[in-house]
Amino acid sequence: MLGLDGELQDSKKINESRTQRKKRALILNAAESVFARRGFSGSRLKDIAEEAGLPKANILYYYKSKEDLYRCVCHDILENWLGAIGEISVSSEPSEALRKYIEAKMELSMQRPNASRVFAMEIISGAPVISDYLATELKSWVDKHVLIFQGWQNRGQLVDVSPYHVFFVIWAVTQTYADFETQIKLLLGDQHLGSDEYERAVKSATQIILCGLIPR
Amino acid sequence: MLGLDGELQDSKKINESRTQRKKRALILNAAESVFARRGFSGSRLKDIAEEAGLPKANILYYYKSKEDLYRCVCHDILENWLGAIGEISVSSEPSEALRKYIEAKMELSMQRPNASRVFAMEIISGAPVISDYLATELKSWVDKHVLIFQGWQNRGQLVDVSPYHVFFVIWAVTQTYADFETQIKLLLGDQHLGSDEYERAVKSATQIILCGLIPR
DNA sequence: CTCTGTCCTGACTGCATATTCAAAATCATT
DNA sequence: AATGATTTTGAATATGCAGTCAGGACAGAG
Repeated sequence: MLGLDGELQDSKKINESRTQRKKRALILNAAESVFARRGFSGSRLKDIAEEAGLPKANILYYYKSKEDLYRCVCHDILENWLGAIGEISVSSEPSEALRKYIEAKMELSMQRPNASRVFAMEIISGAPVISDYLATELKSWVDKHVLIFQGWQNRGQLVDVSPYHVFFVIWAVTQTYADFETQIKLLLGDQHLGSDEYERAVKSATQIILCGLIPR
Repeated sequence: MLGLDGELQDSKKINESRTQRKKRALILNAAESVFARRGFSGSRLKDIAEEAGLPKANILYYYKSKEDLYRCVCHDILENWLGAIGEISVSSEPSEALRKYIEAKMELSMQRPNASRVFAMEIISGAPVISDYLATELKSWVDKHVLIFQGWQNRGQLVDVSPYHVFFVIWAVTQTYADFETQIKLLLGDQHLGSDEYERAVKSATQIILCGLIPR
């Protein structure tokens, strides 16, 4: 098998590759949902195997160890997040830019809650796997946007608070709906956060944060 | 030994009881910090023992199982939280009452971050141990305060958002500084969230949330 | 000192877990 | 069909873990 995954025209190889990718994705998904509940060291390969509907040994054929699988799950999550969140530009209108950003993050939290939970567990555990990513890629992304925020603040378009904390607040609120879904459901008495309650969550969160950020 | 822990005047018994309590507290503390990193199923009794500086078997002398220990940790945390947070009354001025509440929660997060993390992990894991507490005690506390919030809203003293979400937002923000400390430190480039940065966090968070809640 | 109850702990048990392995099954190509 | 590569999987292995136990240390009472 070629190491390069370039332009193989061979349909059979492509098929193989496709089913392979499908199976890897299936396993990745199952792993995400188990890791989301138990964290890395609390998760059992057996549970992941059951979730995926495969024998345990088959999983270790596609991923060479539990740790390898976990790293792939994290990598997948981070890639997806960085890709899905649009940029914020200096020239944009702050209230609109922030509203879009908050709504996008809420959307992500709701659509892939398990990703958010794996991330949360990883951070609470001291980020043994993703601390590099946080300190390099994420940090430079944040630093860049902090400058934008300061630009807005100089023009009086954004309340005068530490820009870093603007991110911390936005992240905290948007992730809480994924991470603490259990608590929220119990308190709302609702079984499933229906789409109406979801709308209300987005509206409330956006309104509270935005009003707190945009001066009048 | 008497089962009742009433008014034993016997000094020796009292002493015994004191050292016993100290040791139980020592273990509870060690357990909290380990559970905070790994969650229940990810934690090892051996690690808790090392953290406490005791042999493993000694821990099982004071707590009859890992699960028992975990339950005690959770119980201790919930008791402490409910006790520490002052009530909010209808008659109070909303902005002052909310400011006090937010500051109290921030204080708790900063002073016992491990408690916050154990709680977070427990919820993310689906609250197997504390769901009863959430559905009864916490729910009734929240429902009571939702009424207060609605009273304020009727008088135009509070922005018109779903009162439940007011809590979700406040909790999310105040807990993020404990739970995601690792991420925050990495992004601020700071090694320790010094007391100056702590002040800034409290100020920023309070300002953003309060401005978002109190109409002008 | 002796007796009695509490406290402590190293060694042990039995089960769970990640990972390996080798044999079987499946697939692709000739 | 035959060959060779890839994929699958039950069984085996070796380590790790929670929990037990039996005996020793210690302290207070007589």
